[in-house]
Amino acid sequence: MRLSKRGEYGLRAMIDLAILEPETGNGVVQIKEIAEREKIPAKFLEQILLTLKNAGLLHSKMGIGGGYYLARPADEITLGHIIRILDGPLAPIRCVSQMAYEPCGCPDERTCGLRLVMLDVRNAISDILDKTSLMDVCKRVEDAHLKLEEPSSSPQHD
Amino acid sequence: MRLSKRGEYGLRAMIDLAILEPETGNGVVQIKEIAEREKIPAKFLEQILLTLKNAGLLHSKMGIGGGYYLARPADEITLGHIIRILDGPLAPIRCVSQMAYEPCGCPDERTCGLRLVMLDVRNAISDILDKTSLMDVCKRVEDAHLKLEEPSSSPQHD
DNA sequence: TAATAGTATACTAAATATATAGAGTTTATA
DNA sequence: TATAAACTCTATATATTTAGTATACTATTA
Repeated sequence: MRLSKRGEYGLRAMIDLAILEPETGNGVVQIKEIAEREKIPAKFLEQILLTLKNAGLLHSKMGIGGGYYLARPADEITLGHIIRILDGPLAPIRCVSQMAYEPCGCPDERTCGLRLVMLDVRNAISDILDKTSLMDVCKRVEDAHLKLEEPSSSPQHD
Repeated sequence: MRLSKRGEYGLRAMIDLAILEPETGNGVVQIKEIAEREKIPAKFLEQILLTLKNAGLLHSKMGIGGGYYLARPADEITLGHIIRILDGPLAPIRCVSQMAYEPCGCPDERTCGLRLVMLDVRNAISDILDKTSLMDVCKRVEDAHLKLEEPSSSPQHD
């Protein structure tokens, strides 16, 4: 049930881009910057961002002052979409995948116990990842920062 | 986010054992039988069942008339437990794993956006798999069979 | 004591994951 | 217009995991 490094790095980079977007003006950020900030091997990240670009989630600008930027508003890019591009289907087992269905060879799918449960799992995962956008993540990060600065919520004795 | 063949085969075999249990009297079933019924390579299944036995979920009987049987009542064995034994942690990323935590290297876990979302995913998966027992699966399979036999629920015009 | 059935390891081929390398292309700007 | 910055593209390399095979061994029972 694991996310690959490829998927993890891609998500981190996209979140990084989304968070920086309001600060940079045009939203353009270099691979090298992202790689350093997120501790990702730069050459590996190149491939990942290129894949994401070819899938239409990123645009890029070549040459001096160039870099990558989100192809769409942050609230229109979901984590589920990013993961599907980099790691394939969310479903734990192909016979419950919406985007990449394959029969699993059980005698009758309608009464296959494993399938019934895994369908629930797939839906639970999709309910989160397909409904969480980069914008949502930005908000949660911001909220988490605010919560840290406001010590009233976790009272300390002097 | 995928379940390995090892995990899938193990789950299918355990479900098979749980379903057969009431019919066989002592619940003892041979590897070969399970392998044929579930279309699993027998030698591979041997390894898997042995692992499950060493983890304490199965008992076995050697010699003629031998085989494997559940070490505990079917309602005390969860799918989450089986998967953890065969495939490792349920969590998509180590830094949100309960059983196999590892830091991911982000500057601050408390404000890491990826971690916040993946924690939700881990919990959603665990909420299903750690709360679904082999007995629950048996019931769902039975219900599904009943539903198929009762055509009233899906009316057909003659 | 022979057949049955699980035990235990070792091995291997293929796929996948995780990168690394290097030559090429585009762009800004000095 | 030359140069350096930055992305593009493809190939290659390495390590790990997956999925399975092989083989010799041990225990049980008819």
